[in-house]
Amino acid sequence: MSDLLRRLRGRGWRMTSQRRVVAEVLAGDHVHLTADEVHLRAAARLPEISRATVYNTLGELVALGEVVEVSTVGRAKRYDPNARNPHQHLVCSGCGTVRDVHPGGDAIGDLPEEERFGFAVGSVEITYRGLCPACA
Amino acid sequence: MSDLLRRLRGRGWRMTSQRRVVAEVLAGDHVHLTADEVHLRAAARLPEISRATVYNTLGELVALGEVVEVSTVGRAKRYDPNARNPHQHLVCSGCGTVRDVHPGGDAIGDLPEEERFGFAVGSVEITYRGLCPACA
DNA sequence: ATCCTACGATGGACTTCGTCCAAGTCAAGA
DNA sequence: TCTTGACTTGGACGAAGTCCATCGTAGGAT
Ligand SMILES: [Mn+2]
Ligand SMILES: [Mn+2]
Ligand SMILES: [Zn+2]
Ligand SMILES: [Zn+2]
Repeated sequence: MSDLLRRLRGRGWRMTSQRRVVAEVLAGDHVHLTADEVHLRAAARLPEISRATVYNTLGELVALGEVVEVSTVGRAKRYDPNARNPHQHLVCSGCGTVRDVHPGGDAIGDLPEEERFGFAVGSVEITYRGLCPACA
Repeated sequence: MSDLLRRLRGRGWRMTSQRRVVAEVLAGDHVHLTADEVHLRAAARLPEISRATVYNTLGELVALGEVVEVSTVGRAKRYDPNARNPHQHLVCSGCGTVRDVHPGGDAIGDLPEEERFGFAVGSVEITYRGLCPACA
């Protein structure tokens, strides 16, 4: 979305074809790509783009809060551009499919004071696991 | 704990010095070691133990449900022997310290039916992030 | 429109984490 | 004690990610 490009320009970003293509690849919600998948799709539009640039750009987008890194068990990190809409993930233990979900409740509030050990708790990441209809 | 060793023997495990040492390293709760940390500590007691054996043994313990893999954002997996006591984790964004926590509430129940997309949801992993007192 | 330069891109070396395999070793049942 | 298949080993291999010297260019200055 050019919304993103506008914000980035406002932040003093030099607008290069590489950064534009990476931003385009990440357009849309419900996108949870690995760095290599981003590189593959970006290279379809801009064949010379390097892996290093994709990693650099993704890291910058994460630092700016425009993209969220989703943690995994052993597999490659996934990059989620749906950062303005707080949400959690439902992952299929079989095929690895990821879906965005919005649980009710107040996860942070559910952590009792005496279980915080003096930490300043700022965020919570929740991963639901199970088998999708296709894998069941 | 030899409790663990007894259960493993009951499961038909051949009891080797390597497996015994890995089990000893994992004794206790509130342990969240990487595979390399397990190898380091195991090698202090049994210098010839190989990395491959540590990985094999950890994988077997996970398959048996005696140890839980804790997901990370990009860093090495952590192995948690506190598998019989369901709990969640509080992680310091600064130094990476991990603490066991027991949030109230019912995280799985908080996921509305219409957000399950037909999945058979079996488990939920919650990671609280923030700065520990030392890092703040 | 052209110039300048600091910021960004590149690709290849390197690191970390983890898997795989052929060969050797040994736990434990006969 | 013997036998054997399960287990261990070290090194090669692979996947994911970082680093860096060098080159290219976006965009402000003239
Ligand atoms: Mn998402
Ligand atoms: Mn734990
Ligand atoms: Zn599935
Ligand atoms: Zn800390």
